[in-house]
Amino acid sequence: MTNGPLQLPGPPSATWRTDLEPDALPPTPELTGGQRRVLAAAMGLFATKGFVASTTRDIAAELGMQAPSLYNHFASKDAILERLVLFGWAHAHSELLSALVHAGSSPTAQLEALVRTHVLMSCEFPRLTLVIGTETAHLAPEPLAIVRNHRQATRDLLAQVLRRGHDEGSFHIAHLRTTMWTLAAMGQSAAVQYPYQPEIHAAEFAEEFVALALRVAGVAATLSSSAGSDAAVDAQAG
Amino acid sequence: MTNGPLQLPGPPSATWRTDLEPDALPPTPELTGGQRRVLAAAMGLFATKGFVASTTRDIAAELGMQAPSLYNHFASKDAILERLVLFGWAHAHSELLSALVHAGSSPTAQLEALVRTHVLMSCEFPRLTLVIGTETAHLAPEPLAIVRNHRQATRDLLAQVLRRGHDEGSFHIAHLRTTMWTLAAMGQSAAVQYPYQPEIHAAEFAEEFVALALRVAGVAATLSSSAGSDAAVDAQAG
DNA sequence: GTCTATAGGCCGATAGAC
DNA sequence: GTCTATCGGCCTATAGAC
Repeated sequence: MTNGPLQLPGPPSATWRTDLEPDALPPTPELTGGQRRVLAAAMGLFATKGFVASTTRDIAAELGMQAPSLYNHFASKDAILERLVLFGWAHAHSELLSALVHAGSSPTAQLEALVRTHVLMSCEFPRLTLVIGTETAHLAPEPLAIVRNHRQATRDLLAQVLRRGHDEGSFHIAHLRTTMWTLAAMGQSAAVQYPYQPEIHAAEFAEEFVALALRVAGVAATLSSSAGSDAAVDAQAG
Repeated sequence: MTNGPLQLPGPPSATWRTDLEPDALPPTPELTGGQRRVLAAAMGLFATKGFVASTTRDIAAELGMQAPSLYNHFASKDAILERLVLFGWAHAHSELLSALVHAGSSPTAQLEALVRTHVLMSCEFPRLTLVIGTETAHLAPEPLAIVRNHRQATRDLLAQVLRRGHDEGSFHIAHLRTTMWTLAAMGQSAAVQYPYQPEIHAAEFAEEFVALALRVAGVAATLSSSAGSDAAVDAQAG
């Protein structure tokens, strides 16, 4: 009843994986090219230094511009953050909703789809995920209210799936609160860690988290199925 | 095979629980009273507005002082953050180490002790947990290196426990990386959420996370044991 | 150990030429 | 749409009285 070997984790690598564009941004049809470039540069800075510590001169320098030129594209530094966060949330919300719609009616398939999509988004746009997760507090009251609605709506998606799976008997959830927080935290972890894990594909990553999510939700088949895959058990961590 | 009812989550409450001191700080024998008060005030501001957005005037105002008076207690604003973060990490590291030592030799008991202690710390000192988790990037290179050592040492504690439990056969871990991140993220979630959950005790909270941690680690008995407690299944979430 | 006064610098944003 | 020049304001930190 013993398992295979399990390597010890080391610290995360210090550099970005070579196949990942740091300033990648989802498609933004309604923006001008200049606005897009400003948003991408701001996203990178906001994610690494934070909104307050990133100056307009920093953002402009990233684009080979002078700071006042930014004001041809956005009315203020606050407006840049606002556009970025609102766009990011709208994108995330619509992706999750779409994943849910295409997942069929089984709560297990729906939970898998939500977690998989969340992790894949976090891997593809890690800096956007970080910004919308950590810089929201610096928004003005009006955009903040919109973000709160998105957040609540996203929570409701997950809660409905968990509730249905629990009522149906395919999930075994003792406490909805902690279960939801744990599932949500997985996506944030992916955004923080994925860029510094050079040797893994986003899709593999997503499946690892999906498997853990099923355990968290108390899906009965979970334990035996992953205990059987002891050959793939070696892993590095950071 | 269906389960009991599960309430839908609402948004978190906007105010702090009445039994929790927002500026609580673990015992600090080596600090003067003035330094302690400055650190407590700074901790609250750093946790809510962030280090960069918190001015020396803000900190002083919290204590009924003028900003220059702070410099009688600390050499600079940076020094305040440094002391706070280094102290917080030293405390967390020693608490986790102590919990591990007192947990006996069973990997399951050790994992339970680590998660329980982590969550309890996050509930008792949520703002300190937040600051050491989110403001570390603003440290100077020298203290940053110390924090990285603490972080690595703490990761190693968890990794050793998971590795032993896996080798022994009591855990079933497919991928160490994602397993560790998920476990670590639970403590952060507790720090963010606990202050706004007025109707639950930290100890209950900790046991909920401990149960989820056992599922994440693939402890065999987990599923059936929590599936049996369907009477306590209703929960609100935020 | 707290205050007032202030230095010196960087910030967001505007004006206006090209 | 980008630039240079610049304003007014707030920031960290120091000087020095009490």
